[in-house]
Amino acid sequence: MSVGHTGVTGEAGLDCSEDCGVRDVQDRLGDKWTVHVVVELAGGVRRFRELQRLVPGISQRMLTLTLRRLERDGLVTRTVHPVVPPQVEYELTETGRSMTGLIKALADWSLAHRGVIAEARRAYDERQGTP
Amino acid sequence: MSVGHTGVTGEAGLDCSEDCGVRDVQDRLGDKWTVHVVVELAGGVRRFRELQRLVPGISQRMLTLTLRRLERDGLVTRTVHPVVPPQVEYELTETGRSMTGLIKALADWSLAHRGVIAEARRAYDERQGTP
DNA sequence: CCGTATCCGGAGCGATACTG
DNA sequence: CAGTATCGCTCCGGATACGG
Repeated sequence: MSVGHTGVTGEAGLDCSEDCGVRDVQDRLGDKWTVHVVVELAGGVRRFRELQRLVPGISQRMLTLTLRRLERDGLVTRTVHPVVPPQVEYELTETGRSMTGLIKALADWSLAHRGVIAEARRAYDERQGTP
Repeated sequence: MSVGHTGVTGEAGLDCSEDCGVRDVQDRLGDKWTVHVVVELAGGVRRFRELQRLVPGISQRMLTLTLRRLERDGLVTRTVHPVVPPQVEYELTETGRSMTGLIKALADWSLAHRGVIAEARRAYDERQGTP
């Protein structure tokens, strides 16, 4: 592993039967904060503190981890300006911007079907729910 | 919770600031087996054992959990034929079939960018890797 | 301001054994 | 065949404290 417990690298044990690469994207899309952060970055260049305000509930630790993983995958650039107090800017790369299209598709589908899903879920829980 | 440790219900503590519903879809897309199972079900009606053969590496337990969650969200129907030996058939619902479009988008984007991502990752790891 | 180090609870998942 | 019940490990993510 890299350093301490700030595991950015990941090192999953894949078997890669033709879905290799898909897994990585699923991991980004599936985790708790990435989508929110990318959506905010889609609005333009953002600083660390700014992002923390824009994404309600995220801790410093998780914002750092989320940004590092995005940076590692080449979806975000991190620019450090050597001033005091420190100033760091984050921006989507070309690849990162293209991912917002995917996120849009995800959001659109979710909104379009959330009613059906919620209802199905309610019905299921009623059937199974402690009779 | 529902029964034993076969947690299907979930009961997450959300705050639901306009992304309500997206989270649910992220959870399905993000977990380890759902996408594989849905892809197989896209080919038509499948039985339990059949799915387990088609999705290499999945355990009985995880296949059950994955199917139950899909069923709960109204993405899959479960049909039990009262015969011996037992015969249970799974099939995508209309909503489930529409989700294959989303999965396709996910797969397409992943394949289109996996090269760039892999390279970015390699470069990042080389820079940061235990100097 | 922008992080990193540490501790810790809980979810996700795998392995295994047992039923109708 | 098609599940359910248990156990145990691993990793994610939250809380907190400290550093450049």
